[in-house]
Amino acid sequence: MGRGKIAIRRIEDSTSRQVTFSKRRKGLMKKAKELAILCDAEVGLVVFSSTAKLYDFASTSLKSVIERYNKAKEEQQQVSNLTSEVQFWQKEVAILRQKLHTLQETHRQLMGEQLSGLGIKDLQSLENQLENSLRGIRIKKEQVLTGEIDELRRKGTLMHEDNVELYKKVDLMGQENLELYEQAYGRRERDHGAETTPSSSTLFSLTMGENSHNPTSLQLSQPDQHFYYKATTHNTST
Amino acid sequence: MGRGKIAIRRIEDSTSRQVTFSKRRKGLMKKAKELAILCDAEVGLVVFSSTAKLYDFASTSLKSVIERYNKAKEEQQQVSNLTSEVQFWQKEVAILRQKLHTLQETHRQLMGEQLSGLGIKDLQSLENQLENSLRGIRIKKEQVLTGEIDELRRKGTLMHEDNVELYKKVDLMGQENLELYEQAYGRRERDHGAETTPSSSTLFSLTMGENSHNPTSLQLSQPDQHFYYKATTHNTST
DNA sequence: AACTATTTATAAGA
DNA sequence: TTCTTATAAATAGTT
Repeated sequence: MGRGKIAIRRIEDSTSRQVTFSKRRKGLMKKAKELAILCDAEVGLVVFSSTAKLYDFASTSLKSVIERYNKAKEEQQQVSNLTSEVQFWQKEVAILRQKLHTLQETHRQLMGEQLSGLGIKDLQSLENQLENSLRGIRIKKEQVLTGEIDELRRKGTLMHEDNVELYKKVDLMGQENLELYEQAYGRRERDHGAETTPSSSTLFSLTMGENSHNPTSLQLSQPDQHFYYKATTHNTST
Repeated sequence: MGRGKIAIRRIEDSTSRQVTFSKRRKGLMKKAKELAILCDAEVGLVVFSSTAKLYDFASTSLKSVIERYNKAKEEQQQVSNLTSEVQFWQKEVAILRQKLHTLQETHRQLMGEQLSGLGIKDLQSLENQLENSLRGIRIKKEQVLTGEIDELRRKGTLMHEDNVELYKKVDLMGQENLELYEQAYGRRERDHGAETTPSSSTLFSLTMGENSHNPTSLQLSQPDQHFYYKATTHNTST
């Protein structure tokens, strides 16, 4: 706006630049002031000349404008932080929902449902998968049973040893009682002391059966061996 | 600049105000940017709308502009502080110079110089002043002399007492010596011991003279009284 | 700094 | 908000 049009780029001529700076700076300040008044706005303007001289304008005070600016920027930062946090959790939720959906579909197919839309290849793959699973499950089952049987055998051995000990004690006490009895009543009534023989203890006999057709399972039955043990509850369910 | 001219005062119509705000804000930002580019200046612009919305522009960054502004303001403050300090000391110097000048003039007049330009009244006043001064000085002089004489008198009395004591001691010793002498050599040589009488001590006799014509001074001379004291230097000049 | 031809900004209207 | 356009205002180049 003037005698000629000028391109908006640094004015090379130093004098011309200084003159233009002075004119335009004045105009800018005027317009800033007008904006503040006309539109009831708070305006702050700071200009450093190329010679580092400071010019400023503020509708209120620059201190106030700068403080307000900083406060507003802080709030903007907070909002932006919260916004990006919200975005983060939204993404997280989307990912989890996708995973859940996929998993639910797979699960239904493994349960033999929702098989429509699957090709022969998919069905073959599913079948193989299920067979593999079954195999794995059976192996695991054998392992668990073997473990339980071993545990039972261990306990049985311990109880058998216990019972043998008890027998010995009972016999010994019988002997002692007999001697006391004989001292007290004479030799005639000796047979009465035999009532403390095994028959008076509550004993069970257990024979392990053959119920495994798994080639990896041990041969469990040992028909020539008997276990005696006290009556206790043994929970075999797992 | 538009279809009609508007007065620079708050636009009452809210819609119109918002439209104008939008247009002028845009224009202001544009001009700020142009100033920065054309004139190689650093420009910062902050605008809060009446609805507290923030708009800003900076040729570099507002952070940088604000920091530079604060730094520049600090320096301005320092300069202003130093300027007012300089002004303070300049005033102080001016006051002192004035006082010095006045005092020098008065001093010269008291010395009887530079009397041209003084009227009869001034001269009379000067004369009275000098006479008063003279009177004051004489009074002070008398006081000083009186003080010195009192001091001398006090010392003299003390020395006199000392001397009396010494006499007594000397007499006593003389007596003792005489007795010892008599014991040693017999009564014949008694007169020889009299050599330890006052005449062998170095004594001075002082008579205070009458040299004061001042009616306030005490009568110092006491012709019937003599002081004996040891020879010491006494400086009577003041 | 003042002038003025010209460009630019914008007020009002659509 | 945006576009248009008549007009006010700003200003580039000149004196």
